[in-house]
Amino acid sequence: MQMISTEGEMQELKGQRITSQRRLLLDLLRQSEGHLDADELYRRAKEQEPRLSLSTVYRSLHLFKELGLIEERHFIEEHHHYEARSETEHHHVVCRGCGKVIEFECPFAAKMKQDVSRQTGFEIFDVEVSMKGYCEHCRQEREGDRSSGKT
Amino acid sequence: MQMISTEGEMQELKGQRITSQRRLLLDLLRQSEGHLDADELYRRAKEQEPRLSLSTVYRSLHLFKELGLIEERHFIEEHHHYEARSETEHHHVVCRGCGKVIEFECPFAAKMKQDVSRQTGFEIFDVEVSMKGYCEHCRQEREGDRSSGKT
DNA sequence: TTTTGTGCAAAACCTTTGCAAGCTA
DNA sequence: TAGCTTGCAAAGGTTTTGCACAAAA
Repeated sequence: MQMISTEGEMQELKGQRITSQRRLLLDLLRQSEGHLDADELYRRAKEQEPRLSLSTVYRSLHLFKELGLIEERHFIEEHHHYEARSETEHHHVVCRGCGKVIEFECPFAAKMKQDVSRQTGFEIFDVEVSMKGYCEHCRQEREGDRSSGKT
Repeated sequence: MQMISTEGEMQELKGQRITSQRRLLLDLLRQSEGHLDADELYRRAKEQEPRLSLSTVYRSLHLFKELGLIEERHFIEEHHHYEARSETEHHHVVCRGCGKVIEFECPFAAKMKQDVSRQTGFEIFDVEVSMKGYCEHCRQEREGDRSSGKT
């Protein structure tokens, strides 16, 4: 096991302090090829830094997400979301600003399904495309903020 | 506001009992066009059936999911999952049997992004395609089960 | 030295479960 | 009626917070 974050890479924490805990956590996230949950990350990190606390893991995850270093693999923020299943496949764009969700049709779905099935040997029964962005309204608001000097 | 579930539609609860609570919850889920979380569903249902309990909501959601009437909008079951963001977009197939995740490239991503952006007016910064299915291994196992009489 | 980050313990959430009572078939 | 469902209250998990101490700049 090796440290892989160089100082250069940690530049990304710009402004924030680089601590041994943060470096460790980010390394583990990067080595893991994804799909760690907070607790699993905590357990792995503890092997190397036994005094580490769970709160630090959560706080670091929030920070990394804020900085765009990691992504939360979720449809919408927090909690589970449910919806009635409809016959036609439907896909979503979620606005990062206001949470608004718009559905769209995806003409490529069938083709993608076929391709992936062929490539991976999976028998696929569900395809879902989700996108994130800013809706027209929030986009304007952000542009307004930018030109008036806010972040 | 109207009841929309006819007895016919409730056939889908086959075997299970049709109670006023279940009917109400399913109606709300269907009317809502999705994206309700348990708590929001609970609040809406309570307006019409004030004695309803949260546990019933959770129990019903499990049941509906079991029966395939709704879908949980989540990448993988339970909890949040995080992964280091890499430069190249990557998409996933998840095996419903064993949880295995395989990533794949999606040549359509850019095109879809463009299309949706045009259709919705969103400024899109992330596209994600996720599929569900059974991997080769689990598929064989399931076929074995089927021919030997299991469900 | 100043400011930000950490660990710990407690609080706040969200989800599940046990049990007696109520309702469906 | 018999058995499945419900509501309530309590338990189980996960995530967040307050505070005093430690570490980074």
